[in-house]
Amino acid sequence: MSKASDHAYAEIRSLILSGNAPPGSSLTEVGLAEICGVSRTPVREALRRLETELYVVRSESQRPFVADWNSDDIGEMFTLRAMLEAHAAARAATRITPETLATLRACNARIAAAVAMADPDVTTFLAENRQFHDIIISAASSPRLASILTALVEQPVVRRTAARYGRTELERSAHEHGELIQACAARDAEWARAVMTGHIRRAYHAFSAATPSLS
Amino acid sequence: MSKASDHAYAEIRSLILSGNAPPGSSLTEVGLAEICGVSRTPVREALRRLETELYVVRSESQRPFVADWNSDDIGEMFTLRAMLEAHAAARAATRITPETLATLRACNARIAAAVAMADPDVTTFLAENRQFHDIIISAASSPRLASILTALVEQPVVRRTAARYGRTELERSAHEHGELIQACAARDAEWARAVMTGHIRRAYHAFSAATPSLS
DNA sequence: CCCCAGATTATTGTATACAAATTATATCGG
DNA sequence: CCGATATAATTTGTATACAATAATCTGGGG
Repeated sequence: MSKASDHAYAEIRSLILSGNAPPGSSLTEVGLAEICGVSRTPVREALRRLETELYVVRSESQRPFVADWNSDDIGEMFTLRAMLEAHAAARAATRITPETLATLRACNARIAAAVAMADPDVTTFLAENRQFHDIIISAASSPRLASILTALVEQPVVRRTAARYGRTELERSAHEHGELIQACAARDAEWARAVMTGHIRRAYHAFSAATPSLS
Repeated sequence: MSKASDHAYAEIRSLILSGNAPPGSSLTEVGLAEICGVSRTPVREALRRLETELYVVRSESQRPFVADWNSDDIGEMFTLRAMLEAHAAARAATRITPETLATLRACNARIAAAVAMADPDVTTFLAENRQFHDIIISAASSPRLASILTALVEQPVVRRTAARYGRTELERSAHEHGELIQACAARDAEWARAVMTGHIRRAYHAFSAATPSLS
């Protein structure tokens, strides 16, 4: 998308994720336009996009507010993500090319390296982890599934989850990725589905444990 | 949403679905604005919306075109819909209120009546069928799931499917709805999931059979 | 003190004008 | 005749002005 519109999207998104715009707070187009240094037009586009991704909700009278997610919402998000990303893994297993599989292996090697360090490099882990999952989704070659999942995978949630992972859990994550690669190499869709389901659901419980308010 | 924007959305969508704007054809903002009798601004919003719903795709240079769905896309759409709507049914089964359940029963009674006529009333069937599914989705009380599903359920596809249903199949559809109601009344999530999965997948195969190009 | 009506303000929706980028076309050289 | 390049036309992106609508404030009456 275009420059101003993209910039507004990134800016508003980070306002929300950083907590500067707390859940439930109102977002006015002119205010955001001033903050972003653009006019209302690209701000409006950004708000629509954030709305489809459920970062933003609207009142009856179409006034935008920062969405307020409760624990049910987050649990449901993980459930949907597990279901859909497992489906993506199953499709990927029978469609992935040897080249992409090699890319996947390389990616997971970087993850393993980041984890093996004396002081695990969580930043690299997160970046490579995201890429790993993106490769799987792309290998599933379903634009529809991809578009649903991008709106569903909340990087801040992933970050909060990984931040609570110890070395053991990070290693286990890398190992699960490895098993997923095996499943893909074996062209075993159901194996891939099972591994991915477990991978996401384990992340969910790690997240829940790290977030007291979810009890 | 607002009037002009909604109107543009409906108009463009119907252009696409009717075939007046064939798959792959280019959509220019000014052209659509003239057709809809509104300015470019609401047309742009409508196009973004249609883009997230994958009715419209954009070229590298952001020019919009009517999306071209192949049989894989449609099959994948049914698969996702089966998975997600079955999940909605499972959630609904344990959350539905007695009042909503009564509404559901009434809705299916109207479906059964439309089907039982000498000359089955397909229009009523479609309207009530849609409402039936909407009630289930709403009873699942997951705004996220609901928003994904509305973008996924293609009414024209449903229509084409139902148009090929004979009385027996229409009756079977109503019967499956009845079984879904039973599952909800019994608060049996897995039963509800299974019934809904079968319901959608049967529709898929009816659709495939009715659409030679899908082979 | 509360509540309602009207006026005022704030905010979103739409139209239009202009800027930037892309695509098509025409012209020139080989 | 073909190809490259410059130019013109088309199209999207952004800014701004105005219109419509919703929220808020104010004052009076009960």
